[in-house]
This record gives sequence, C-alpha cells and structure tokens, in this order.
Amino acid sequence: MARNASPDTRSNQDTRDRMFDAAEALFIERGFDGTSLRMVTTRAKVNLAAVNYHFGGKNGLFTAMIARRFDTLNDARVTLLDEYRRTAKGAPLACEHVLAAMFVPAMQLARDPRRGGRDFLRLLGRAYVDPSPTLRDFLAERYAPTLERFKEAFSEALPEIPRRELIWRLHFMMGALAYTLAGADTWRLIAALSAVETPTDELLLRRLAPFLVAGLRAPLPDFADPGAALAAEERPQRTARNSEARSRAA
Amino acid sequence: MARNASPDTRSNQDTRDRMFDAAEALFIERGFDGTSLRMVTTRAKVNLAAVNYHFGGKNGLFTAMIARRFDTLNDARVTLLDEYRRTAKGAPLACEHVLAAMFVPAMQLARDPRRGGRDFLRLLGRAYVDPSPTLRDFLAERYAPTLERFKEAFSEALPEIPRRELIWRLHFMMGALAYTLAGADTWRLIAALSAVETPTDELLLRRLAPFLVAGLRAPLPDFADPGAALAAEERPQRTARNSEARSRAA
DNA sequence: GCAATTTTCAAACGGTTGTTTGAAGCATAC
DNA sequence: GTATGCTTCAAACAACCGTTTGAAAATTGC
Repeated sequence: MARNASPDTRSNQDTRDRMFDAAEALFIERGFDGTSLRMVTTRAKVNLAAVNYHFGGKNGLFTAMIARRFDTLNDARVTLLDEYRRTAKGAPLACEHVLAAMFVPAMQLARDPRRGGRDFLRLLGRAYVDPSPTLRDFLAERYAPTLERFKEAFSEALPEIPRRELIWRLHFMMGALAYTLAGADTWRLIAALSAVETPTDELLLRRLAPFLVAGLRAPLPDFADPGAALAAEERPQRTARNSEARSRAA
Repeated sequence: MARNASPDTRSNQDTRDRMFDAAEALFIERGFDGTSLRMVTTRAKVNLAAVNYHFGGKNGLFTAMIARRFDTLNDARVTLLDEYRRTAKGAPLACEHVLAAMFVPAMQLARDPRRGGRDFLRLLGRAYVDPSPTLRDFLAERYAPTLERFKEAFSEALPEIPRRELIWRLHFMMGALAYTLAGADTWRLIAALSAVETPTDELLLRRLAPFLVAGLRAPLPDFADPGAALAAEERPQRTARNSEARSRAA
C-alpha cells in the first residue's frame, strides 16, 4: 500500500522512469484516450499491474508523467522572470523579456535529453490540446498561479494594450505555440524544409518568436467599423448590429 | 447493402442528421477516441447498428460528419478568394484579402445555425488537433489542394517574406486559429470577460485577425545572432554552437 | 391489396479496456 | 537462518468497445 516509502530504491525508480518514458512517447502521438495501459506496459517492459501499484491508475500515471516535465519548466520560467525583474531594478519589464521567460526555459529543456529532449516540445503541445477532462483539470489547477503571474507581467510590459485585449492575445499566443509544437505535420514540415539542419527545435522557436511579438503589439481592432478589420470591401452581408461595438468601445 | 440508394428519403435523412448532430457535439468536447458509438446513438435516439448501416462504421460516421461542415467552408473559401482575385484585376492580392477569404466564410457559417452555428468554430479547432490517424489522414487528403492554393495566395500577397519563412508563419497562424477555437478555456473566457455581449464568435475572430496580420508581416528573425531574437541579455548559457547559425545564414 | 425494398431493432459477437487479486520474488534487517 | 516490507508477476474481473446478425417493422412500387 505504501506507495512512495523508499523514494530512491534503485529498481523502483527504474521501472517508474521506464513507464514515464513509454507513456510520454505514446501520449505524444496518440493522446490520452488513444493510449492504453497495455501499450505503455508492453513498451516499458513492465507488468500491467505496476501502473496501479506505482501510480494508482491511468490518471495517476499520466498526470505524474506530465508533471515531471512541466514542473521543471514551470519553475525555470518563474525563476527567469524574477531574474529579469530584478535586473530591471524597478523599471517596467520589456515584452521581449517576458516572452523570453516563457521560451528560453522551454528551449533549454528541449536541448537537454535528460529533461525531455526533442520530444519535450511535442509533449507540451499535445498536453495543451488533449480533450480528456483528467488532463485539462490537472493542468488548469496546477499551473494556474504561474499563468496569472505571466498575465501580470505582460500587462506591465504592454501598458498600451488594454488588459482585456491582452488576455485574448495571450490566448492566441498559447494557441500558436501549442498547435505548432503538437502538430505531427510540424515535424514532417521540418524534415521536408530543412534537409540537414540539426537542432531544429531552437530554430523553430526562433521563427515563432517574432511572429508572436508582432502579434502582441498589433494595432487594436476597430470595433466601431464592422468588417473593416479584415477587408475593406467585404461584401456587405447586412446584419447591421452595431450595438455591441458601441457598448464595447466605452 | 445499398447504402445510399434513395438519397432523400425523409426518415432516412432524419436519422442521419440526428447522428451527425450527436457525433458533432460529443466530438467537440471529447475527441474521436473519447467518443463511443453508444454515446452517439444514445444521444441521437437511434439504434446502435444504424451507424454501420448508414456509414459503414465509426470512421465513416465521423469523416462524413466533418465533411458536411468542412466541404461547405472549403467551397466558400475558394469562391471568395477567386472573387477577390477577379476584383483585383491582375493586381497582386492584399494580405488582408487572403485572410478575409479564410475568415469571413468561417464567420458566416458560425452565424448560421443551419450550417454549424456557434459550435462550428469549436468543431473546426477540435478537428485540427485531434490525434486520431483516421481524421488526420482524412483532413490532409481531402483539403490539401485548397491549402496549397492559399499558400500561393499568401506568397503572392507577401512577396517580401521568403517562401520558406511564410510557410512557417502560415503554420503558426493555423495554430493560433485552431487552438483558440478548440480550447474549452476559450469559451469559458468569453463567458467570463464579455458578460452580455452576444455574438461573441464574430468578436473573437475580429480580435484574432489583427494579431495574425501583424504576425505574418513581422520582421524576419535574425539567425546570425543566436539568442538576440528573444532577449538581448539572455544569460550566457554557454553551449556556444554558432556553427548552425552560420550554416543557416548561407 | 400484395411483393419488394429500405430501415430499424434487440441481441449477441469476439476483443480490449482499466482495475483487482493473491501468490511469488527479492532485497534488507535481525 | 527466518522474518519483514517492497516489488513483480500471471491471471482473472466486470465493463465497455466497434461490429455483425437475422428477424421485425416501415416504406415504396405496383
């Protein structure tokens, strides 16, 4: 019953790690519901019952497997953010610094095979879009405080953007990040475009960063003129409800 | 055996539509693997065997259910793109027009309850990130030609962006779009932020558009100076492999 | 009206799911 | 040595999965 009594028994940690690795690889390409415990235990060369013995069940295995990566990322992010804040000595943070506090730790983990390696970014993306309630609730609950701190940091770095607008743009940003990292197509695209260039994860994030900075700084949408935000001559599809635009402009 | 002999028998279409609606709603919040046929048929008040009778199986039901929405979207998109091209009379397309050709039809479908309604955007997002091979292969195969046409259109509208860079940015754009629309959090966010504003889908896309336009037009990343793209004073985490940056700059 | 066809239905199919069981293995401590 | 507590193991559990069956019901054509 005692599940974690001797934290560093050699063989104990060994089978746990093998299960983590197997679960991680399978989760990346099949998602939570698409991965069965028998797939995991077969790949990890571990008995099926070990899942329930060590983690109490499927939910326990997958949340622990995600936490082992995300806790590290999370800590590194807030540490770096605090460091930038200390270096700034009271001056408001730059947008690039806040973004760097989110991206640089992710790149470092992606470069370190012992803490995720090249699969880390894929795991990040997959976890953010998986529909299973187990993982959604887990992520939302465990990392909400950190997210809140970054919201404040962005709000400080971009005072010209109204807070409500900013929250949306952060949401879009997380979307571009998660989808890009999760997409199976992304990695096929990498293989096709950059024939031999090796550390592609880093190049990928370095392409993504300017895209996101520009997006966060974009001019505000014009709610007063419906349709103008996209194309000037959008065919007049008369619905003509400007009321919402007016109430928003207040 | 004859599966589609009388295409508009009244009761026939009725049960098919009920199955589509049920499958759509369940897929949006649980994904392909998280939705069982028994959930679908129970919700649709239809016999379990009807799935295999009408669609040949689970794969058939879900691909048909997605196609009924996406084919409409697809057709409207290329039609609008052609219309913009005709109006331009040989002049190169504007980036806003190409984006409009992608977004306006989606907004129109989201406004029309008979062709998707407010759930349409969520379906779009979920379908793009679902890990099941069935849906990934289906989407890639059926809508690849259209995607290719939009790649060309963007390449024409943004000649100052190198094609390779552009393909990446389109990928990021699809990411922001898909994740934003798929995220369950997005819709909770809408409810929380805009207490009473009603047609929120439209407002959502109108916020997203400037974000994406700015991202597509962003200055090119500086590959020659590793680290500079994000923050000037990133702590010198000595790994010192500038070789890759040089080889890329060639 | 009858005959032919299309659609629905309850029931069962073999297979897989996550979880549980209880005995066997295996170190360590005495 | 034996006893102890942690870990592994093969086997089985009930529940659910997608799919199939064959007969009942409903609809169509005449």
